[in-house]
Amino acid sequence: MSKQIQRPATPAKKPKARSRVPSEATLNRRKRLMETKRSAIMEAALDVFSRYGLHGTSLDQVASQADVSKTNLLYYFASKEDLYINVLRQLMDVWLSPLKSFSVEQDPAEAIGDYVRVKLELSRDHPAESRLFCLEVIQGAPLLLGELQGSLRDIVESKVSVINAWIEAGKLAPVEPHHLIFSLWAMTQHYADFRTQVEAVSGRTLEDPAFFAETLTNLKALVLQGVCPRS
Amino acid sequence: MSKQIQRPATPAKKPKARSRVPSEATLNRRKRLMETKRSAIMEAALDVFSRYGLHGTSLDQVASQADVSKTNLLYYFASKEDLYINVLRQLMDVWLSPLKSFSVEQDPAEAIGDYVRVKLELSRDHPAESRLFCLEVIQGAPLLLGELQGSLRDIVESKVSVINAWIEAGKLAPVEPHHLIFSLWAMTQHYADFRTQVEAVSGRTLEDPAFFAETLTNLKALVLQGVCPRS
DNA sequence: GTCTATAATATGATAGAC
DNA sequence: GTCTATCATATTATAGAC
Repeated sequence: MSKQIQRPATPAKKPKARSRVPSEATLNRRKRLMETKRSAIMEAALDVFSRYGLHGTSLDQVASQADVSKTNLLYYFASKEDLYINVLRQLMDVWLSPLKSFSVEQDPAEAIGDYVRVKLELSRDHPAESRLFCLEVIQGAPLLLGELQGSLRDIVESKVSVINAWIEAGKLAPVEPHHLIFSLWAMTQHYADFRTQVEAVSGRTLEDPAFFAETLTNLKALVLQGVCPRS
Repeated sequence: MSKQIQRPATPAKKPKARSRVPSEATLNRRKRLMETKRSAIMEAALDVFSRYGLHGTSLDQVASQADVSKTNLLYYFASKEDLYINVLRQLMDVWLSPLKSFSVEQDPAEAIGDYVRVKLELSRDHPAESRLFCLEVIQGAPLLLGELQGSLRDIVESKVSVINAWIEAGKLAPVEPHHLIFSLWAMTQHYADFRTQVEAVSGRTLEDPAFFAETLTNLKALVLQGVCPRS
């Protein structure tokens, strides 16, 4: 019954050792390849999730866009939700950082102008992140609510103080800081989330450098000067 | 084989007539009831679709929220997509109207201020419409693209002319009208679509009359005056 | 017009060979 | 690690009684 007896009694020492005990270099290479694949899957997932949402997206869609099989995808991520959560978590890093930069020492007009530029660049270069964040918040942010009420709120409050300090110093018109921040977010993210509408109406997108420049100039002018002519 | 011969030869004239031939009043009542039910289903559908999207929503969800059975729902609407399309179509009527109002004769500051107010009222009173429109556009507006490129674009172009006329008359600072319109949309719709975030960060919503008033004042000030102090 | 099955399908997830 | 079945389930939609 057993076929072990057929095997030569002398154990092969040298030739087989390589395949049984991979070198450290091989292990590292494998690890790198796995990381690359994980990233590819997450990138594809971000793109599809950001259009159709968690439920509107099938694993087959993500898998085919990432050029892996569905089963293989499920080797890298325990479940669809697990994949979604990983994508969201990575997204938040990109999302929370730009606001951190502005501080009391800066010139308010310059700080706000820079912020508009950075956020508009995000809309141009990371539209999927913008859309996915939007989708998640529209649903009531089931997975991000904690972070919105925690980290985000904290950052916003600290910037509210900065803006209030500017106002008290007479460097800024008395606008309630929360609304200013909401408006900056809204105006800039609009060009990513409503890209289809912007393109349908104006025929242009942020990928067109001239349109990007024009948009940036106009948003800055709007926020800083408003539409009423200065005397 | 035929049972007709079993029937009494004398046809019942008066007593049975009522149940066989419903009066016109009865028919109207039925029609009204059906219309009411259709509306209830569409209202429920709008609410659920606007959170979870077409694919994220199940007919069971809609049916239970509308207090009808799923089978009954499918008596009123041929399919889930049919229901979705009906909801979208009705939505667009609400959505396209406010922009139509402003014209060259008006004072620009007043016209723009009024528009902000009306749009903010929409965000407060019809948040589901705002969310569903957002979801649809994020996906690339598969069902609305025609309308965006057609009716919407036409209306926008006519308003672009109005704004340009104001600028030429020196009544408005030289802002590119498309960007002004996009910004007005973005700033006002933000309070509906990102309500969760607004509430998480500020602890308030448009349903609070004080917050609504504060928001309106600040958005108007922002668009009309900007944040740089006037000398 | 409303109900109770039930068909038909899509899709998330697992088992087990290699 | 990656593949080929395959299971399990959710959900759209229909058939047919009442």
